[in-house]
This record gives sequence, structure tokens and C-alpha cells, in this order.
Amino acid sequence: MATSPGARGHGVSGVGPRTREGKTPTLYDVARLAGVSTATVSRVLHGHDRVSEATRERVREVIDELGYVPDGAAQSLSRRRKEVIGLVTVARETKQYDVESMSLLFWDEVLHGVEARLRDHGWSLLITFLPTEGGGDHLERLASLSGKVDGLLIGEGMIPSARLARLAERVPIVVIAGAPDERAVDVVVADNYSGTAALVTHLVVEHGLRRLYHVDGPESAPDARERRRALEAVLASTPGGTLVGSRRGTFSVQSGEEAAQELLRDVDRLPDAVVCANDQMAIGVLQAFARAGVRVPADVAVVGFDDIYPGGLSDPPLTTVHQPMRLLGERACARMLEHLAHPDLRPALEMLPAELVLRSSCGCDPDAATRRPVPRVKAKRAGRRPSGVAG
Amino acid sequence: MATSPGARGHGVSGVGPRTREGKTPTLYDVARLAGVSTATVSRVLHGHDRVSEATRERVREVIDELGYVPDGAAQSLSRRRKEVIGLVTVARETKQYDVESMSLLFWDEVLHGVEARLRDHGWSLLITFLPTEGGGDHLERLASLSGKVDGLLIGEGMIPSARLARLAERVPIVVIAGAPDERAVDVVVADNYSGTAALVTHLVVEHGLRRLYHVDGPESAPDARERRRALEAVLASTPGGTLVGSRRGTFSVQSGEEAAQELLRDVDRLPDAVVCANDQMAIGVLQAFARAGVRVPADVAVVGFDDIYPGGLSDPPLTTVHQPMRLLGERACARMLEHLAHPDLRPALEMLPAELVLRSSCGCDPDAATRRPVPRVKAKRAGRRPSGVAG
DNA sequence: ATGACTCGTCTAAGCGCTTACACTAAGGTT
DNA sequence: AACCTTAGTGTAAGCGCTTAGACGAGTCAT
Repeated sequence: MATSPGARGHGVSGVGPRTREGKTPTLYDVARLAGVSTATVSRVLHGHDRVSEATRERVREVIDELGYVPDGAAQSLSRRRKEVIGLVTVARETKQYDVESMSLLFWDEVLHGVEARLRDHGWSLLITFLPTEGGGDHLERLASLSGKVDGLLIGEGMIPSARLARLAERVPIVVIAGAPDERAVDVVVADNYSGTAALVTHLVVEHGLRRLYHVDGPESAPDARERRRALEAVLASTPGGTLVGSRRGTFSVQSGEEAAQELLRDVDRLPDAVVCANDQMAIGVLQAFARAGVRVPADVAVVGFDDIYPGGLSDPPLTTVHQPMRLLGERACARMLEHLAHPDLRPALEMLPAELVLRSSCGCDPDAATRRPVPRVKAKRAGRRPSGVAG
Repeated sequence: MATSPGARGHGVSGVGPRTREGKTPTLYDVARLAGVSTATVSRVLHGHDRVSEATRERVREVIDELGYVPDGAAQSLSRRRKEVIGLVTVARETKQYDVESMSLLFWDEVLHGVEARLRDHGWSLLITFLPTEGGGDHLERLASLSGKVDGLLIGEGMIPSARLARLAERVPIVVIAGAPDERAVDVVVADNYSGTAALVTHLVVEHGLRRLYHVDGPESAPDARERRRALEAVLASTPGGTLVGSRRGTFSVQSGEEAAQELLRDVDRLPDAVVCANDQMAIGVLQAFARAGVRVPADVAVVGFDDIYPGGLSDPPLTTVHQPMRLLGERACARMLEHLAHPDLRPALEMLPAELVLRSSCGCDPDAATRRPVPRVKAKRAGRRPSGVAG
């Protein structure tokens, strides 16, 4: 019992710190050098069972001396849990900062939220950015990813809904900022509907603006869809509320500029306000208006959605709705951990409150920029999920 | 041979897609269902050896049907390689965007660079953000991290140099934006010296500015050290070049404001230019000057370093030196992969060229903002590493 | 035929942990 | 004195893969 615990075929050499030349020390090395079994070392490592103080001490010393660190792969395999979750979002390829690339900060912010929550639990975060354009081998990358993690957090629009369901058979999945009517997987999303409703209501009630123009997002974007529905609902219940025009953009600054130009050309009388489906397009509108000599907010108000950084710096500063990006990440992560703890949990929708950010492009006092929580409003028509956290 | 390959004790059930109820299918399941050995399945999986077309086909079918994906932990363990590398940088805790938090985008950008390179090789990225203040258990987190990855990319300032050396015994390490005189580990860093030299030379030669004030970074920051040395060197070799004053800041906007206030108070004649060790402080200086009615660049020029996003939006737009953040990440990653391929590679220093970004805070024409590559200049005094990529 | 190869496949030994279970010695109970 | 606990430790069977080596069956030149 004293000196010959099973060395398991490992070539033994001197008693120097690194026992098997050049190799990283393993649990067996520690056990051998401490004159105990691997079980005991493992117990010491995890503060588990009752191990005598003396033994514990001895093992600790050897661990220290060897600089031993348990191998993650072996632990994962043995525990049947990797304590790693994966995050899949958009790759940012640009070398230069610009408003466009800043919008991708959305995901960086989400990432930080996820990591913070994960860190609390001692788990790790595996990152994968997928280029949005060229389809191709993504499926394969995702499959291989799913073998390396316990769960997958996926950004909206990264993967078609059908594939999601398939993937979800292997690992739990939480979609971030996804469509609120997704059913097969968990979704954590900002309350786009209520946010836009609050914003438009602000325009209508506090600034008396009634004739609105809408710069919509792409057809495929679920968030843009929600925002549009809210706009229409508020307008419908406002006496005199009119949608004087609308145009679809691509969420880019340029498409915002184009929308503004078209608006300027086609409409003989300016609307009271231009409501854009995101901040980038609002910034584009602002730029086009500035060039055309249209004053904002004097001649027309302009508002966006998301609260990306450059919006606070534009001229005039953009009124918008804040997406709780960091929180989105944190909640998605929290849901995932719950899921792993209770594998029989049914997928649900979690909707996070947005926040109104009143700067001056809507006509508010520039010096009194404020943030204001957005109350939850129920969407009028169906299409929502019947059950879930969202109630 | 037809139907009873070793099932290895796994309880067999129906022939439905998921063979052992509820369990994720393993290589053994595939092998059994395809009527071949695990070795063969493995070969098919990796396109390896010669496997007959018929067998290959059959195995592929079963894999598909089962939705089988190899377990990453098991693969890592068996291959003795995880194909995962870790990145350790600063945690961003703020909920709000501001200039300060934008500076942390530096690391987000590095992250994207790392991921892009890693993606090319099919490896994965494990992220860990460390809060910079509260010391504590970081050491433990890092140790545990080192068991989960094949190599570690570490941001400058995250870990004291002494610990680095210890860590480096276990896994290869590349420090990003680290001190150029680190010897125990690889370092990838921007050419702070040449960048600053070019910037100051621009001030001196093209704008005829000779009396400079320096807002330095913290003593501990190696990059600030390099920048200061370059400033002094250029000044020393300039007839009439004088450092009229200097103050240490903390790299924050506020410390920049304070420096400017002190400057305004203590100096009876404004310097020709204020050279700041980073952009945040330069922005602080700009703000303080604006409040004090000092015109930039008419009364005094102000320049920064890093090229963070808000610098392009300040008034006047900030002239600065661009750090190749994304490239920093890419190169660090590339070095790491080389290291893993050739474990006997000696640690070296890789210095990346910076770029001059001429906007208008230095006195350049605002409409002619330009970027200009920075030629490599040799530092005057010693203290550099004798060998390595840096030559 | 026979040996020498080649192909395609299988067997089984790891990889470095965790952990159920078995075991021993010492102390406590009746 | 016989039996039961309990604390402390060891044994060994996995976890799901990879891969060196063995093997049987063709092929082919001798």
C-alpha cells in the first residue's frame, strides 16, 4: 500500500516534478506520487467525500508540485457533461468601424451578457461566428459544434427554423432575438411590439404627430414584423392617425437614405414623422434629410429602434427604443442552464422589456434626454404562442 | 458477422432511429446498426483509409438516420488534442454605451480576428472575460481553463508576467498587445513605437508644431511606455523640439479632462500640441478644451492613439494611430497554431505595423482625412528582445 | 500450388477522468 | 464477545472515441 499503486503501464522515471518525461502530469501521476489511489485524488480535487486531513494535505502538495490540472476532455467524457455552451452569431468581417459594423455590436453585447452569467457557474463559452451570406458548410459546422457543447445559444436569423428543430433533437437550444412564434425551441427576445407601441404613442400623444411614414425592415425579419404590427395598431386606435407611406429597407444605412430620397420625391407634403425599423436606417434618413435641407425635428421627426451607439451621437441625437442586449444574453444563458438542469422543461418564450430612449430627433428637449421603461402591451391579433413564460 | 457485433453491454432495443432509448447515439450504435466495427465507422467519418464504397455508403446511411454526431470530449481525449483554444480578455460590465466602454471594443475586435482565423482551421474558441479589478480566484479559473484548451491567447495586463511563465509550462501562450520585452511567451503587439514616432513626426514636420505636452498612460502599461519613448526620441532629434510638460493619466476620458484642466491652469502659454497616450484621454482633453473655449486645432492640436470608434465622431475628429486590432487577433491565433504544430518553436515577438489616421484635430484638412501606413523605425535605446520575428 | 502482397475489416488497448462498490480497521452497542 | 457502524481508502468499470496491429480473403507472379 505504501509505494506500489498501479502505475498502469506508464513508464515511471525519477521523482522529479514531471514524472513521465515531458508529458503533462495526469491524475495517475499524482496518485502514485502521493501514494494513494486515483479515487482519493479525485475526491481531494473536488472537496468531495471524507478524506483524512493528512491525506488531503499530502495530495494537495503533490498537485502543487506537479502543477497538475485535470484534463477537461477526460472530465467531460466521464461526467457526461462538458460544462460548455456554444454561442452562434454573425461574423463581423469589416476591417473598418462604421455605423454598419457598429450594429453588430449588438451581438458582442449579447456575448458579454452570456459570458457573465456562465462565469457565475464556472462554465465556459464556445464561440462560433457564421458568415451570413454564403450558405454552404454551416450545417456541418453546427453539427460538429453540437458535439462539443451541452447546449447552443443561437442568434436570430442564423439558421432556418426547420433546421433548428432538427438540431434541437441533439442539444437544447435557445434562440436569441428570435421570432416570438417559434415553437420547437426556447426563445428569448425583446418586446419589440410594446417598444414600438410606446414609441409611436409618444409621437402621437406627446408631440401630436399623426401622419407617419414607415421605413420597414426586410420581410424575413421577425422583429421588423412585430414593430410594424405595433405601429399599425397604435395608428389604428388613434383618431386621425394615418400611415402616409411605407417602404421596405434592408436594415442598412444606405437603404434608409434611399427611403428618405424616395419619400422626398414622391410625397408632396412631408409626414409628421418617419418611423424606422432600426437605428441604422434612421441614421440614413437623417443624413438624407440633412443633405436635402430638411430640418429634424422641426420639419419632421425621425425615430429608430435598437439604441446602437452612434445613434446617441447623430445630429440630432436619435430617439429610439433600447434593446436590452446584455440582458438578452444573460437570460438566454439562464434559460439554457435551467434546461440542462431540467431536461424535460418545455420550450417557452421569454420576452424582455424594452426601454424608450427619448433624445431629440422626435422633438423632445435635447437637454432632457431620458430613458423610460416600456409597459407590456398585448398584441392585438393572433400569431403569438399560446403558452409559455410570455403568458 | 451479420447481426451481432459487440454491443458492449449497451442494452439493445428496437431498431428505431434512437437505439438505446433516449440516449444520444454513439459510434457503437452506428457500428452495430451498420454491421461493421467502430474502426470502420471512424474511418468513414474521417474519409481516412480505404473503405469499400459499399460499406462507406451503408455507414453513411446509418449516421444520417441516427443523426449521429461524434462526441467532442471523447474525440479530444482520444486524439490528445482538443482543437480548442482559449482567449482571455477584459470583462465589460457596463450596461450603457459610452466612450469608456467603447474602448473595450478593442478586445471584441481582437476576438473576431481570432475567431476568423480559427474558423479556417475548424477549431473552436473558448472565451473567458476576467474582471480587471477584484483579483481573487482568477488563477484558479485560468488553471481550469488551461485544462480545457490546447493553447491560451491572453490580453495584455490580464495576468502578471510571473504567472504567465508558470502557465506557459502547461500550455502554449500568446500574449496579445503585451510588453515587447516579455521573454517567456509569444507576444503579438502593434508597433507602438513607430506609430507614435510617425504621429509626432507628422506634428513636427508637416504642421511645424514643436512644443508638445504629453498625457501619459499608467506606469504599468507597456504600450504607454513605448509611446512615450518614441515621443521623446522624436523630440530629441528635432531642433527646437521641447516637451513643455507631461502628466500621467489612467487611460480614461476623465483623466484626460483632468490633465487638460491642469495644463490650462499651470501653463501660462499653451503648447503647440497635446499628445495623448490613447484616444479616450484625447477625447477627455478635447472636451475640457471645448468647455474652456480653447479651439482645436487652431489654438492647440490634440492627438490620440488606438483609433477607437468615437474618435472619428468627436469635434474635431481625432487624429490618431490605428491599432490593427483584428489583425492582432489573427496573428496571435496564427502563431498559436504554429506553436501547436511545432512544439519546439521558441517564443518570439511579432510586431504589427500601425497606421496613421489623419483627421483634423492635428490641423489637417478635415475633408482630406487619410490613413497612412507607418514605416518601421528602430527604437533608440535597448530593452528590446534580442531575437525573434522582430529581428 | 505456394508464398508475397494488397484490401478491407475487426479486435482491443488506450486517452484521463469519475464513481459505484468493496473492503479494512477502529470504535460503539448490546 | 459478537455484531454493527462509520470513516477512509482502494478497485475497476465505464465514458465514446482513435488507431496500431492482426487477420482473412483475394490476386498475382513464380
